Amino acid sequence: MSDWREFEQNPVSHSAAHHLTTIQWLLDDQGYARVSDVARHLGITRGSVSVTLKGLRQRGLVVEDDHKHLSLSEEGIQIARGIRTKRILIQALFREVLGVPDEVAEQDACKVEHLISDQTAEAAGGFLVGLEKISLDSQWTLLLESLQRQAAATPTSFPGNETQELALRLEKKDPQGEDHPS
Amino acid sequence: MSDWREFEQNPVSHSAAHHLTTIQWLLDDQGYARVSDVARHLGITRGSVSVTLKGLRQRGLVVEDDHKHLSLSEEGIQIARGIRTKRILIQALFREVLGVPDEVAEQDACKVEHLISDQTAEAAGGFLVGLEKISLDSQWTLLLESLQRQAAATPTSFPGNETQELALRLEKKDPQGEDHPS
DNA sequence: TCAACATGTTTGGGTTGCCAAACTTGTCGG
DNA sequence: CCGACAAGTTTGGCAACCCAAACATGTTGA
Repeated sequence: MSDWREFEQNPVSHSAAHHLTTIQWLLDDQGYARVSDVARHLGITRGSVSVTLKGLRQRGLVVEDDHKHLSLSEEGIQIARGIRTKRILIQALFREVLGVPDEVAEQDACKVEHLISDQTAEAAGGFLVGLEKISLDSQWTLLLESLQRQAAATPTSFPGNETQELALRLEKKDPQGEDHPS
Repeated sequence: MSDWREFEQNPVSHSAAHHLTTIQWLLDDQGYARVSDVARHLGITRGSVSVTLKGLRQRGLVVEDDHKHLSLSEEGIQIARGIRTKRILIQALFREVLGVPDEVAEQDACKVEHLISDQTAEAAGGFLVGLEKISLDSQWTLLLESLQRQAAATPTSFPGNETQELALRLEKKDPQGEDHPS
């Protein structure tokens, strides 16, 4: 199996990801971002933010002007935008395709946004773009809705029977040739 | 919105999740599991595994017999199975629906398996079950393949143009407009 | 001018989780 | 019986992160 700790060697940690996206969001929202704003927004203390941002400043992702106002470097912007885009796409995938309630989709997307590979995120984007294009055709919409109903039929516990059986089938080593369009 | 650190308050950490699923896998594979086996499988030292498993034993998730052979308690089995099932479902979702290459799908699934909510995992299962049922309908299969082609059309970088534009549209479509990204 | 308050930083503590290295056990061939 | 080796544990270090609390600064109203 691939290194399960790839997790840790991420370019930016879960914590750092949220610091960056928060700064970006604050800039968009109120035009400036200070340590206190970030702390309030993340629900952690100013001290923690101060320390974390010192690191991100040293790594060249965050910039501070002479008035203690924070902003992102070019690289910081890239990273923040990437993470933000991933969150939006994953959330939309869970919501639009799987039919998961928006709050749940958002929570899950938020937890995994910085872990998903570019490739998978891009695929999600492509899929959603394609879905958008054909969603004018009500026939496909009906099919998708049918699938979503199936997906949303919540059993009392996870994993439900059908889901567990499916997982078992999937687990068995290459049972039947599945379609790999790539 | 929900605490972004929900991450941390997971019933089982990323590390613990892998210890549990590794023990389960070793039991299935070779009939027994010892500290050394787990360490080898995870690529970490025996010392680390020893310490971690002491905690999991105290939490009642792992049991050790009189011959230093490890197994899972009822609760441990539940947790391990849940995580394993989630990994399989997420991997299948990425591979079968989004058309992501299997290795990438596996890596991503591995990184997020313990973070995804039961509800989303169940929805993924339901969706895949439904997909299996109607995949005999060649029309739908063609459509799915079309969507996968769209999804797999990898641009040189993430996010690609169309993907970025979609993300922007999705972001603005937010009905509340006051969505805090924290 | 200055007390009060908000903001930012520093410091000492705590947790998780990894490693290296020393130490303890248990088993096995000679 | 014993040396050797594998397996397991313990211990001290390190790196992220978090908090609380003390401290430093800066702005502001009376």
